[in-house]
Amino acid sequence: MALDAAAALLEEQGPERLTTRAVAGRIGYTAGSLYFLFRNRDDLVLQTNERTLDELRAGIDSALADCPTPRAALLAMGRAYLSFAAAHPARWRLIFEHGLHEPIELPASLTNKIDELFGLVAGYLAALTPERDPHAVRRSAQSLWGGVHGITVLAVTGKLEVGGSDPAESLIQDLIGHYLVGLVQLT
Amino acid sequence: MALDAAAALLEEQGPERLTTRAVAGRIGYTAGSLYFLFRNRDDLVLQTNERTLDELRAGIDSALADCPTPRAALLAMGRAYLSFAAAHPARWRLIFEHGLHEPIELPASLTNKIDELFGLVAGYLAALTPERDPHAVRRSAQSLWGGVHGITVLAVTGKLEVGGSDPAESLIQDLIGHYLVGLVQLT
DNA sequence: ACCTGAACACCGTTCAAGT
DNA sequence: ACCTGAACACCGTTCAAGT
Repeated sequence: MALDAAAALLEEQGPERLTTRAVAGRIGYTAGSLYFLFRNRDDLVLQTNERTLDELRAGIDSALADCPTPRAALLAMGRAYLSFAAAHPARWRLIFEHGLHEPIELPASLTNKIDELFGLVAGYLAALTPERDPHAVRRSAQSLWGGVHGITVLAVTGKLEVGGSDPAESLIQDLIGHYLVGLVQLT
Repeated sequence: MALDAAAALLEEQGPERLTTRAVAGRIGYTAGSLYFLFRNRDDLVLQTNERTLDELRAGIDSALADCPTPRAALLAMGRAYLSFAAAHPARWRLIFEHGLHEPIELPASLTNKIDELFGLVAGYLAALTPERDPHAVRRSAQSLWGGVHGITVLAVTGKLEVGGSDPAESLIQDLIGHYLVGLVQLT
């Protein structure tokens, strides 16, 4: 399958080598015939990203098994998020770095997967503060997980090691920990 | 100046059009002669990013003027960070999306500027919890600002509007607010 | 129905040759 | 000393032509 070749190229050579010609070559086809499988390179990237999100989701789900408390689940989810990104940096970054200029309309299948991740977070937050209104919980899920995402971005792009810092994992635990304390304190 | 041309191209056409040929053309030179000014395209990007960081820093500094409390300063800093990113998305993203595969050694002048931003945050955090040890304060600065960064990333890349969310600004205020409550609560 | 291969308009980078 | 312009090895994308 072409998407396997794309994933392999990404991990081996990085995103700038994810070319239609290279993908075609790896599966024994010529460049032009890739346009029977994908509308264009953007479409190839988008479909690759959907696959990556599926794998990320699977990693998170398995980390979530047997978490005794919502707090433990959120911390485990943070760990799983970071460790997936660290294990597959090129594929993970491609999800967020695609479509730099043109505001490409993302396909619903992809935005749904992102939405489900926020929904997971919201579920655990709701369990922690049962009487909060769902809109506020959703807002918390977005700010907290946006935060986890940011630490992961800086870690994966090497912007954190500046001046010898703690490992990203402990930063994520710190962020989640303090946020949750603040959250229950204020409700 | 070539860097002005690069910034203009970024804002007008986006990062994939930031080519050595386009920059050279815009300042009336031929492609080859750009290699007297920059070692290669990476160097052009790096120098562009340094400029962008200077502007970001200036925006933050001016937002920081006349903030009565450390808490107000951190909230103002979050607003300034987001509003710079929203105003100059292509230039801002280029800082964090450059160097996808090869772990290019970032020049010290650039990492210093990033470090100074974290230092600013650490300063306000230290003012809030004066007896904490500096290492813990630094860790907090990294996790909190990593968090602010993440919400900004998701907002600028359109990954937040999924399902009609609050504006990114209120998410950042929410994150900083809850984090600070948790922080003073635990110290 | 599916694939090739040539073509077109682009890239980054180098380097002899000009002034 | 500074710049050009051609060259090389690449891109994405299209499309006639083949099987």
